[in-house]
Amino acid sequence: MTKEIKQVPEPVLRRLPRYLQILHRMKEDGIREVSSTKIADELSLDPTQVRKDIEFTGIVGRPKTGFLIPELIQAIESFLNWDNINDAFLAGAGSLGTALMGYPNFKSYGLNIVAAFDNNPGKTDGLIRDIPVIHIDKLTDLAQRMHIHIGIITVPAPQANAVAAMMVEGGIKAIWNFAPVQLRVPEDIIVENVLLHAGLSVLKRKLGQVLKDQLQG
Amino acid sequence: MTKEIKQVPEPVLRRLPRYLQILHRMKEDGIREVSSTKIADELSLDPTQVRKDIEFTGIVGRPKTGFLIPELIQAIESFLNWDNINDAFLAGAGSLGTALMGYPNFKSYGLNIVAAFDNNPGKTDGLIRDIPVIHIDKLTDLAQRMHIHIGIITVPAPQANAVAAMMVEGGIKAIWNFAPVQLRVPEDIIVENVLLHAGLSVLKRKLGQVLKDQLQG
DNA sequence: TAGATTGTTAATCGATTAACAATC
DNA sequence: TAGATTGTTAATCGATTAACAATC
Repeated sequence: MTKEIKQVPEPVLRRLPRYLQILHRMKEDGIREVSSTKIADELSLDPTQVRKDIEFTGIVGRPKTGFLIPELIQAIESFLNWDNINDAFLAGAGSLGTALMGYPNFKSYGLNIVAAFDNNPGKTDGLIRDIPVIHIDKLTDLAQRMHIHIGIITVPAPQANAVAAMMVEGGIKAIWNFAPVQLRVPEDIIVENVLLHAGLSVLKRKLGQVLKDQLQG
Repeated sequence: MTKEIKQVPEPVLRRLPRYLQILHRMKEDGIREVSSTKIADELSLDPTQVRKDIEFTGIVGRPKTGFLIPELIQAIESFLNWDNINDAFLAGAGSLGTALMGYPNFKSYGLNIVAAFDNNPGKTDGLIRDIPVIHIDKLTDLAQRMHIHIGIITVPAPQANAVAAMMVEGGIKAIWNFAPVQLRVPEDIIVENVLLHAGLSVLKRKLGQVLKDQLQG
């Protein structure tokens, strides 16, 4: 059993990319240094929280001045493993899959979609956004031979688990799942779910409350 | 200042749709009753947590048997405001916007995209997925006149804040933001961010750890 | 009845926020 | 130096988990 020295809380991992977003903008504006106070202001967060998050990356700042922006960007991107490019397979060349294939920023996040898979013969053996689309039956074999570690699932919900099983059999270690389904995979497989309906629920519930309050004055 | 009787924690709002997912499947399978233990098992959650979450919806179960599935579904959907359909505007008729316009499930979540907006004249004045695409300049005026409350932002990051401003001016109260940008909007506007790079960061970081551990044995 | 489950209160856990000495 | 910020420890807050009487 591998003992993690210091588990990084997920909220930290989710905030760090937001820091990067504004750090890159500042860098483009020619700013050289930034304090955690400034970052916190921009994102409406607590300065102590920002400092603690940054601490996880191992970088040290300087009292009074703060952090050198290029150094900080480098530290966060390395910590998030963005400077290490991973090849990925995408299953489900529908409209969402196509949108992801065309998303230009993934490259800078270290994600490289090398092939897409679909069960529709009308789609396979062509290119979408310069990425080859292959029949889903070949996913497992190709994943094994190409040593792919990341799988992206954008198939309809009923097929998601079957696709996940193919990915696992092909040696894929981490699945980015866009289907609104609980995937049943071995414990050691990393699953990151994009639950659009969860976010929408939060939004609709809050909106419903606000509109109700307005009616009541 | 409106005092909320009982603020619902966001984690609760994010778990409830997952319950719905398996409840619908069970209902289709002809199952009539379910216990919180069963739901917890299916989703690898704590039974007490499930019971507490369900309690928020106001429904009462019966000892030994649990909850009647149709009643439970109804209670959760009503609590999440899904049975109340909201019209929405979508800004940015690119590939992601197109994917969302074609997403069939939104209707059952109570979201109805009535129009899309874009600044590309080649896209406007046509239909995408049966939804009219209109020039972005008309968004504010139309939102006002149609009393739209929800805006969906799928434009590129640099334009997101300008679009958000138009939406707010048009009276939109809640924004579902897919652009990786911190929106600057008035405090009373509800913003729900879909941060794809955050999820990807968690995935890549965990994968990096696992692969490193493997090398070290 | 016996037994599983609910509803609810108490204990635990972890993340956020506050406080403050050290530092450039 | 004076003052803002870092790094870090302590206090708070809220969510998760445990415990258990009530109930069908």
